[in-house]
Parts: sequence; structure tokens; C-alpha cells
Amino acid sequence: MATIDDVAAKAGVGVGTVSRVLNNSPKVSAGTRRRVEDAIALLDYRPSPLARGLSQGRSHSIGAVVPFFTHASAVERLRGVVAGLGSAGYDLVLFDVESPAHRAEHLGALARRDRAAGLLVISLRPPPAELVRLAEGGVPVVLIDAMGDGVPAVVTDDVAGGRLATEHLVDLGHRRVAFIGEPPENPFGFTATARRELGCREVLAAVGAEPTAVEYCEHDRLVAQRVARDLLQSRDRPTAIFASSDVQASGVLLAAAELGLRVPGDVSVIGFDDIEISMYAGITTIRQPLFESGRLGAQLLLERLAEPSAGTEDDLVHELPLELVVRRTTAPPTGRRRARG
Amino acid sequence: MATIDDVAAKAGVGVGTVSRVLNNSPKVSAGTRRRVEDAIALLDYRPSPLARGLSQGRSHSIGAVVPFFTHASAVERLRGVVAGLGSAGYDLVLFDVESPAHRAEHLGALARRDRAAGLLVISLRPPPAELVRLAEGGVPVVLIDAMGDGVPAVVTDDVAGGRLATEHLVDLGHRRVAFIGEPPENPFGFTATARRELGCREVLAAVGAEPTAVEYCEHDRLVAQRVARDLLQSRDRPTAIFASSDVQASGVLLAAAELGLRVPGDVSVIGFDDIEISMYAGITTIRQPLFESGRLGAQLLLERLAEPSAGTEDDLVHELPLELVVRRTTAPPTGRRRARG
DNA sequence: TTGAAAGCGTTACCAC
DNA sequence: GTGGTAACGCTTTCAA
Repeated sequence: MATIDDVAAKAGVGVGTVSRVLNNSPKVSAGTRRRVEDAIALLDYRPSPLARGLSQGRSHSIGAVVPFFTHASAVERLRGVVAGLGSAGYDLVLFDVESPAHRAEHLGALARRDRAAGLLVISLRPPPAELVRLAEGGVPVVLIDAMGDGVPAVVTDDVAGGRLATEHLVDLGHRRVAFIGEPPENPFGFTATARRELGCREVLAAVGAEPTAVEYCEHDRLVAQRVARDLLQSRDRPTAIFASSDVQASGVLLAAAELGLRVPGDVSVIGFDDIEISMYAGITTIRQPLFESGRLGAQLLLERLAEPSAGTEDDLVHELPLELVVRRTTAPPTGRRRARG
Repeated sequence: MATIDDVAAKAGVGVGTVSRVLNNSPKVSAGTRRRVEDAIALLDYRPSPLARGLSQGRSHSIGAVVPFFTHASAVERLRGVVAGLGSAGYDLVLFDVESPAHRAEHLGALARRDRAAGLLVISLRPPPAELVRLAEGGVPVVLIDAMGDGVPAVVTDDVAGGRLATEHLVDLGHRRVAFIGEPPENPFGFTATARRELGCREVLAAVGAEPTAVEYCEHDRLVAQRVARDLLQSRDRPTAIFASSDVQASGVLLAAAELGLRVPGDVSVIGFDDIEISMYAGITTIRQPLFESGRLGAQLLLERLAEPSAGTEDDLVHELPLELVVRRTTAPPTGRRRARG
């Protein structure tokens, strides 16, 4: 492996000059630059990111802290991150988080500039203490799908999303609506479900109703199926179910099929996210720009990295639009008498 | 940020000793070790991976080179990689490859131990020259879903897979079978499609038939839809279509729906991969263990990393089993007269 | 068992 | 413009 010394020797210059060429400093004469470049090409020299990082006191990789495999949506966001990072010269390092301990471990280790130049935290709300630590460590952070004090974030308005979904149901004539989501109290501090439920309640309240049932369960299709099974067998079966994620909505579909209930004939189902399967399964849902959230998050981080000063504007929170996507799982309620609006 | 010197000072020992404690060398007295550990805890000290790597001449991250976003299956493999890497202490660095130039660039840059301790190359066949370079650079490589001279690889038998799919069709009574896949000549050197086609031809030949058509197109649903549209409108319409990937199979489904053809009534469709959407879309397919391929690949790499000697056994190629998954897109041909077996 | 010191490959500062 | 050289934070000899 050729080092910078080899290049310097071959080009007949000092290592300082080679370094300048490498970092294209303007203070190198054209002739010298050429000679150095030739030597580099000849030796097939590539600088060591490790040494460079150590010397500069900062790493050249960006950490993505992700609850990677529990949410299909995270992958989509990651795709956006990769796209947003483009060829900015940063490596993307993945940190999978499966538990709060995991999260603390990663965040703790990453709170130093020589570990990661910047951090993208997806769908996780880091405890304030860790945010402080990150800030002290000089590691810029951008939150995607989460909010935190004074930290740039890319979010959607989940309350509005909850409203959007419920309005669709109410507009169709549903009054008996059940809600399925993730537990509002959870170790990661996810708040999306709680906020969607809020929006749901608001809209229902406006027509003098409230959810016939609110069930919390894991973000898992099979678990949601089990929960939905009970819901659909209860004596006051809802005419519509609002699932806080498409994964859960697909579980509801499974349960309905299992019980011989037709969707949307016997029960309407609406999800949230619009992940890939939703199109195939024909699930009516609220689409959130997953890919775009990752792309924008990466872009914001890149900006912070380029211009650390840009940290205290007030447009810290970037809100992305939500959109109703009507497919084949929602329709007006039939059979039983509608409740009064 | 506390450094090793701070710890040494606080513990009243030399940095060498701290380093020994860090790398739990046995040559440290219990008492000393305790004092050092206390100092570490007190200072919340974490060693710099950069400095450690530079000093040891090797990085502590594993590179995953992936055609990340063109194939949904790659994500599934990556999930397996993350699982397989577990908490072995390596960072997972993602390298997205969108073009051969991309691939060469990444592989070139990664051919040094201080860049990546090891490499996982997914669904890409690196040119022999690059493999040599990697070997020279002392970077162990494991190929996932690809083969290469003398390099450990996790693969499936695509010819057998092609047979499996076609046998299913033939068993159902189909003789007029068309094949859709990716171009056999492609810049990345993918060979999966060609091998599946081979298996398909073998089985067809055994019943005295051959594909009614063989079409090549991108690994993209919409493109496959267009191709399938023509196929389904041709005068000698096949009774079944074998698509070399589920993504393409879903495109075929789109085309059929568009033309008012029923599946499997008017035409049977079988795919390959068994990605998540396939279950939702009810696509009959050949399942390949995507997650497992990633997990095993990571495990193999970890073994190489731990024991570099383990490089010349003859069980270099690990073959994973393929499995027919019958769902709702295949049935016996109807309407027209069957060709003779 | 421990301390001191020499690298590891860069960058950045300071002279020239 | 350019060359020399001290960091950067760790691991790993080599002595003691």
C-alpha cells in the first residue's frame, strides 16, 4: 500500500505538498500539482481515511441510527438517506437498534466527532441527556420522524394524519370506528401512534362519537391480526378500523379474511404509511413521504456539516405533507344501521 | 473527550497498561486492572476507533457492497447481514452501487485493510482483477448471491430453481410457457436469470417443448408490465409466464389485469425470490432464503476475520435451498387445447 | 507486571 | 509555494 510518503518521494516533493494537492488547496503551482497527480496515479495511491480522520479529529462517516428491522418503513427512509447523501464523500454506517439499551449504547459511543461526523436518528426520540451529550461532543444530529429540543427534525403532522384518516371514514358514513396502534407508552418514546389517535378522536368527537375501541399492540402483522380478531368478534363490532400502520392494517385484513368478513363490505380498514405492500394489498392508507424524509434529513445534515453555524435558525422542524390514498379497503358501511351524525 | 492518557494519569499507570486492560490482555494484575477500570468509568472514556484502527493497520468496519435500491431482495439480504454480524463489534458500512463504475470505485477504494476489515458483496460479481486486488490488500471477501474464483460464496442453484418453477408449470399441464428475465449480458455480470432460463429450457425440452418467447428487460415492475403486455397480446399467447423475479412477475400481473385477462384463469404466472409483496399479491414463486443468505454470509466473513487461515478449504461455496411456494397465480391451462406431452 | 517510546498515515502549522 | 515537523490517540515492541 502506497502512503503519502511514497507519493512525495516519487514526485520529489514534501508530504505537505501532497496533502495540499489531495485537499486541493489553491496554494500549489500547476506544475507541482501535475507531478504529484502523476505520482498518485502511478502508485495507485489512496489516502487512508483512518489517518485522515485521526489527524483532523473527525470521522468521515455518517451514522444512521435505525430501528432497522421492526419497521419496513425504516428501510424506505434509509433509501432516501442514501440518495440524499449521494456522493458527498461520507460513508454511511448503520446502527441497528432493537432495544433502548441498544439505543443508549450506540448513541453513547457515537457522541464524539471522531466516531461519526454526524448522526441521522430515525424514528427514535433520543432522551434529552443524550442529545446534550451529542451536542457537547460536537456531533450534529438530525432527527427523522421524531422531535427533540433544538434539534433539526424532519417530521409529519401525525395528528393531522389521524384526522385525515378518520375524516375519510366519517365522510363515508362510519361512526363506529376502532383504533389499533402501538402502545403510547413505549420504551423508545415513539409518539406517532398517540398523535394519530388524538387526530382520530378529534374528528370522531366532532360528529359526536368516540372510538368503539382502542387497542395497542406491537408493530407486527400477526400480533395485530390477533388483536383485530377479538375486535371483529366483539358484540359491538366496529364498521371501520383505523390501524396506525400498514403493517397492522395488513394484520387486520388477515383477521377479517380468517373470520369470513369481507373488506370493505363488512368492515372498512385504513392504514398509515403507504409502504410497498399497501399497493399490492390494496390498502387505503395515509401516505407519508418516507423516502423523501430520509433524503431531506440527509441533506439537512450535510448542510450542518458544511456550515456548523447553521444551528440556531427557527426553521428547525421540517414538516412533510401527508396524503390520503384511497384504495380498496374502505367503503360506506352497509347492513347495520348507521349511528347518528 | 477523555483520551487514554487521561485514564493513565488518573489511574496512575502508563498508557500501555491502559491499553492492555482495554484489550483485556492477561498480563495485568487484578489490582491494576481495577484501578484502570475505575478511571475509565469515572472519565466515561471510550477509545477512538480511528486511532485504534490506524495503529493496528486495520479498520473495524465491514463493508457491504450492494445494488441497494434496485432490488427489494437486497434489503432482505442486508437484514440478514445485520443479524449475522450481531454484536461482533464491527460497524456495518453501506456502499450503494448503481453502476459498474460505482462498483469499481467502491471496490477499488475498499481494497485495503484500513478501509474495511472485510467485505460482503451482494448480488454482484466483482471482476477477477478486483478480486485479486482485494486479496492482495488482505481484505477478506464473501460473496452473497454471486460466485467468484476461490472466494467464499453463499449461493442458490438457479438452474435448479428454473427447473423447479418450470416443472410446476409443466405438471399443471402447461406447454406454452414464456420466460421474462433480465438481460443475460449485463454490465454487472448477473447470471441468475440466464441460469434460471437454462433450467426452464431443460424442463421444457424434456416434454418436447421450448419457450414460446424469451424476453429480457430491466428488473422493474413497469418495464416488465410493458413487455408482458406485448407477450399477452401476441397471436400465440403463452398459457403461462415464468418471470425471473417477483418484481417482474408483479409487472406481468399488472399487464394481465390491464388486458382483462384473468390470472390464473387465462394465464398462469410464476415468479422468483419470494419477496414480501409476493405473499400479498398471492404470487406463486420460488422462494430463496434471502435473509438467511445475508446471515450466513456475515457469519462466514466473521469466521474468516477471526481465523484468516480458513481460506482454502474446498467447501467455499455454500448453497442454500430453493423452494416452490404455490399461491394463487398458477393453475392448469384452460380453454385452448393443450399441446402434447 | 509495568513504563517508555516508537510507530501508524494523515493534516496543519511554521518557517523558508 | 514549499518542505519539515509536531500533533492526532492508540497499539505494540523493548527494557526494566
